[in-house]
Amino acid sequence: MARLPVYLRALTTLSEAGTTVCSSEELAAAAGVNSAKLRKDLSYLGSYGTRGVGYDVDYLRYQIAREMGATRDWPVVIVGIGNLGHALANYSGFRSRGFRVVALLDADGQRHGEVVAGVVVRPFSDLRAIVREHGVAIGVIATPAAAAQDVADQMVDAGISSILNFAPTVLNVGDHVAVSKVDLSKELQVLAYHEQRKATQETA
Amino acid sequence: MARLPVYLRALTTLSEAGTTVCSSEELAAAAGVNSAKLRKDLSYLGSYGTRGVGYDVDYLRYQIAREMGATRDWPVVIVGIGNLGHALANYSGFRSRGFRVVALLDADGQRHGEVVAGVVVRPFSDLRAIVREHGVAIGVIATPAAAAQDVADQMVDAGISSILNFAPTVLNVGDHVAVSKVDLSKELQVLAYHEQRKATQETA
DNA sequence: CCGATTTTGTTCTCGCGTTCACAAACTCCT
DNA sequence: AGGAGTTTGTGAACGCGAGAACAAAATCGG
Repeated sequence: MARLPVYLRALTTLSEAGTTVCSSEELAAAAGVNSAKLRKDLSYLGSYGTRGVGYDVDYLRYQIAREMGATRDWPVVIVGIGNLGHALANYSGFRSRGFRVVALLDADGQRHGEVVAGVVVRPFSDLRAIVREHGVAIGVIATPAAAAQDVADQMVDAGISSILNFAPTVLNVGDHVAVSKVDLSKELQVLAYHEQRKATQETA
Repeated sequence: MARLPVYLRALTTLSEAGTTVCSSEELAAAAGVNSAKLRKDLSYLGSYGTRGVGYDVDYLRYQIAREMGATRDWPVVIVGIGNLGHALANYSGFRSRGFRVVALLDADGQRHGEVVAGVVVRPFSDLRAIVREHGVAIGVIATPAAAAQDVADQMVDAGISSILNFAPTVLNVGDHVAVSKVDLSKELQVLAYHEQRKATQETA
């Protein structure tokens, strides 16, 4: 489920606040969802709660982390070291959640050798070797839209099976490859749309 | 609809490729959605297609842009000029889609005066004046999670009615404020979850 | 001018996810 | 020990969005 990371974060916050036990109601409020939905989601993982009491925060946290694969370390490759690639390489939220950036790749030869976030930028052609060496399963695309499809193809070819795409393009890949897309400007456009609707409704 | 930006992007691509007319089938393929869904979405805006022919690319593009408010200029404020804030301020996709970064704000006094993407970083306390001066309706939060709620409160107080939140926190705001959330590591975690499931299923 | 063909706009059905509501289970107090 | 009060886990109903299917409208060829 796509909500597990949210629950995990909420549990971490609660744990840091010193809470040892919480009800589905509390956790749901912290995660911003309905309590029934939360309970149903958790029941898919197993019965980790106690009726009349609630959930043990740390225990549940560990169970969710285990289910999500957050207990192990995921090597990640980032392709495209522009502004966004820089920010992603430096983003502390990756490391703290079990993701380790093992390589930064860029097609631009001028960037090669540059050190970003303690990792040296290497040629894109090194992809295959790096994937094999570190057993990389997850790739991040932070290139311009024009290059994204080619990068994706080569990632798949090199053995990567999950891609996080920041380029504003629809990627065509095989069914066995999972693609997740984040479009920074799309979100802003949706907000602008709502503002626009608000404005036109007021004048009507 | 949240898919309008995708359609708009696909139409722009088609237009740049010299296409003047396209069928719902083609456009749906370019946008990565079902053609029936596309037609239904477009019919909400009005009847801009011609049966037996298709859609006029530029005409439809203009209509969608107008509906979305992309024909006008949206002033935007970014709060939190860390790695992510830097990248967002420099992100060309904002400017090209009608968003203009009118101010960069940060609570850290050491950053004040620094120029990022041609805009000077100012104290967070300038928020209200800037919002009033430029008529800002949209704010972007790129601060650490701990500061996000406070920033959001002050944004709402200053008159901002749409917030794009990059901090990994659930924001509590009034109903009249639209909040959109982008969680960079959440997407990676979902991918890792799928990888994890794949791995555990293979061993079973 | 009329039928064949193409493609939109729309209706209908289906399936999934969300929410409600309640029984089972556990704790606490007397 | 037993009842009152909580809280989980889950069965059932509801609602919404997605996709299939079809009717309406426009073009094209004879």
